[in-house]
Amino acid sequence: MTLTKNTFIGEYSFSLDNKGRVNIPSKFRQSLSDDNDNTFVITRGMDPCIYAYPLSEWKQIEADLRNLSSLSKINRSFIRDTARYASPSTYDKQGRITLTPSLIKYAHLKKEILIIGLVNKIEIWDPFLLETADKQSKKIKPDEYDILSNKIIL
Amino acid sequence: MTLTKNTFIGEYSFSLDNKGRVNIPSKFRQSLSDDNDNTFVITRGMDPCIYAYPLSEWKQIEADLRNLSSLSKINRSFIRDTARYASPSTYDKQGRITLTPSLIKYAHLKKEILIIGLVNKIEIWDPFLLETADKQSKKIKPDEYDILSNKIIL
DNA sequence: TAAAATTGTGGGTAGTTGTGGGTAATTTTC
DNA sequence: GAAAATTACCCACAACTACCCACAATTTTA
Repeated sequence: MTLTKNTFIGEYSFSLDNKGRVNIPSKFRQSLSDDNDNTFVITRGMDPCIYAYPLSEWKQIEADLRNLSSLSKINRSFIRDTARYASPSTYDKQGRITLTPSLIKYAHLKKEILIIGLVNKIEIWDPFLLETADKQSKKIKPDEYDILSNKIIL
Repeated sequence: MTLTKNTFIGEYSFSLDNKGRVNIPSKFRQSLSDDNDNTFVITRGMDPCIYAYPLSEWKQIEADLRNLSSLSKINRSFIRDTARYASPSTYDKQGRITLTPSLIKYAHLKKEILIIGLVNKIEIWDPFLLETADKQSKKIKPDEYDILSNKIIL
C-alpha cells in the first residue's frame, strides 16, 4: 500500500557526515511526489530544529508571501525572516541532502541526528535537544489542548 | 518541478570590492528568466538597504506607477521617490553588478555585505545594520502576527 | 537459506563560484 | 582635440560544491 504522497510520519536515527550531509529516510523519499524533483526546502524551524518542506509545499508558501505588500513594515520583516533562512536542497544519488552551516549551527546538530515526520513537513533534531524541548512542552496547560481539540480529532 | 523563475530565497555573505562591485549569488542568477538580459534594477529600499529587482519585475512596477494619477499629491511624491533612485545594472561575466556610490552611501555599505532573497526581489544589507533593524522589529506586537497567520500557513 | 537488491556512510574528482587585479574602450574635463 | 578619469570587459586563481564511485550492512526475493 502506498501512503498519501508528500506525507511524512515516523522517527529515524541518522548521522550527519563531515560534509554536512544527512540521509533522508527512504520512506520519506518514496512519499515525495515526482513534481518535487527530489528536492526539499530546508529552513529554520519554529523550535530549535531544521524544517524540510517538499518543494511543492514550499512553493505555496512563496506564493502566499508574494501576495503580502511590502509597503507594510510588519510584512517586510515577516517575509524577510521567512525567506532568509530557506534554501532548496536536492538529494543525491544516495538520498542525502546537504545542510547549510548556518542551519546546522541553528539546530545545534552534532553527528547524531533525529529525523521526524510531521505530516506535511520533516523536522531534523539533535536528539538531546529534542528531549529537553519535549519536557518543556509537557507543561502545556490542559485548556490549551482544549482549544486544539476543536480543530482536530485524534 | 523546477524552481520558480525570478524568485529568490536564502542569505549570502559577500564582499564589496573597491570598484563598488558585489557578486550576485549564483543561485539568484540562475533563477533569473532569460528576458531579463542579466539585468537587475537597483534602488533604495524601504529599509536602509538596497533593493535589486529583476528587470522584468521592475517593468511591472513602472506599469503600476503609470496608473497612479498625478493629480494626487501623495501619488506624485510616491512616484517621484520610487523612480528617482533606480538604475539598471547588468552583471559581468563573473556575476557581479556595480552599485552606485549614492546607493552604497544610502545603505551604509562597508566591505562586508549580506544579500537576502525576499521572494520577488533582493535586499543588500550591511550585516550590522540589519541586526539592529531586526531587533527593532522584534518589538512587533503578537496580535499583529495573528493577523498575518490568517493569511499564510507555515 | 542463499542470492539479489536496497540502504546508509565515507571519500575522491572535476567543474563551478567568488574575488582580485589588469587592459582596452568610453566618457569626461580642460 | 588631447589628457585624465571612469567604466566595461577579460583573465587568473583559490576555495568550494555537486556529482560520482565504492563498500558494508540490512532488507527483500526466490
